[in-house]
Amino acid sequence: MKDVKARTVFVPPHRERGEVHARIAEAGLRSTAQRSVVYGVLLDHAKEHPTADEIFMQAKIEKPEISMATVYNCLDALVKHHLVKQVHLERAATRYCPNMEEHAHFLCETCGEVWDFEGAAKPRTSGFRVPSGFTVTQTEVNMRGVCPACAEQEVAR
Amino acid sequence: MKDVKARTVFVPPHRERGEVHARIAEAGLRSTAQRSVVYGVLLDHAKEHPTADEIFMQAKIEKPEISMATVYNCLDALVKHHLVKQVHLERAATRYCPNMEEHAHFLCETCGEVWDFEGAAKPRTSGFRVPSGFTVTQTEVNMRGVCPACAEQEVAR
DNA sequence: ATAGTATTTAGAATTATTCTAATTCAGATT
DNA sequence: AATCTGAATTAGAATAATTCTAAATACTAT
Repeated sequence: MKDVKARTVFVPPHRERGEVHARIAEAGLRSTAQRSVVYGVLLDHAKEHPTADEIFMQAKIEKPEISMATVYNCLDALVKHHLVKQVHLERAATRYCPNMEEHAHFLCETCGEVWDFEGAAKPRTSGFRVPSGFTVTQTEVNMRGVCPACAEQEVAR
Repeated sequence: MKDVKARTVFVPPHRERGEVHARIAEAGLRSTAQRSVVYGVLLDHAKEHPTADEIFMQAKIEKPEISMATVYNCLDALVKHHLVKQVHLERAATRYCPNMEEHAHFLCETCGEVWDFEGAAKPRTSGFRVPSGFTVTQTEVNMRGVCPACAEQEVAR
């Protein structure tokens, strides 16, 4: 897999911060400047499924004093209050996803980029035998393969 | 989640090493003593989905000179030759799974133990919209919830 | 047996994350 | 508005899992 860091380019943020603040408060969280910045950055870059480090770099543009520890603290708080999900497709930095609709994740094994595929597995446990006594509260579907851009480069070669 | 390390108890290995050796060779890998021990330990403890460290501790009983780096090297080789899969349900040590049949993983959020649920998602992408141009080579299903043992303890309280 | 390559090894290095202790802040209460 | 109190933030140290490095060893084919 190519080095992904160099490719990831963030576009400038544009979301209204008032809206972000409101969402945080609605989730039952004390709304601090740092939490708003972190959640705002994540909402603006949802497609990129950024890592804590990528969020930190972007957050510093809006709030230069913010620290890495705070980014982790904020993300933890957002996860606990169901505004954000962690994504673990490989042993690599945790990625964060503010899309709380049911969806699958797709990892391109060539470029390492992660995509959201809309939809829902219904019934959630379809095709799998859940032994009696187990309670399933969440089902996550992860796919791997090649994205269109990488498939095209492969053909060109 | 409770501390899982203290709970994990390995039972003594029993698998025939000749069989293990053969499987490694069939996969197109040079069969070394270390690879046999690592793969043997993993097959004997498949249910526990052990981490590299847990495999290392067990492997040392059979082969005291083995090093951690070798355990990682062996596991990498086994993964590359499709004898073993990595499991990443959380940001924590990678777990290894020698069950190459299609199956789902279940993580008990109370005790942290991982279980295999047999079955297959058919068709693999069922319920999800795979945009055109994407090639899906692998689909992985992870569930979370409470295992029977933890559910019982919960009721008792 | 020997050469040439792959594997193993110990330990250092790296990376992502968590911890610690001191400071600052937000929201409630005077 | 000033004060209080627990929660949040901060810098930097500590930790955990993994990867890297360079030297030693083991296999395999000649």
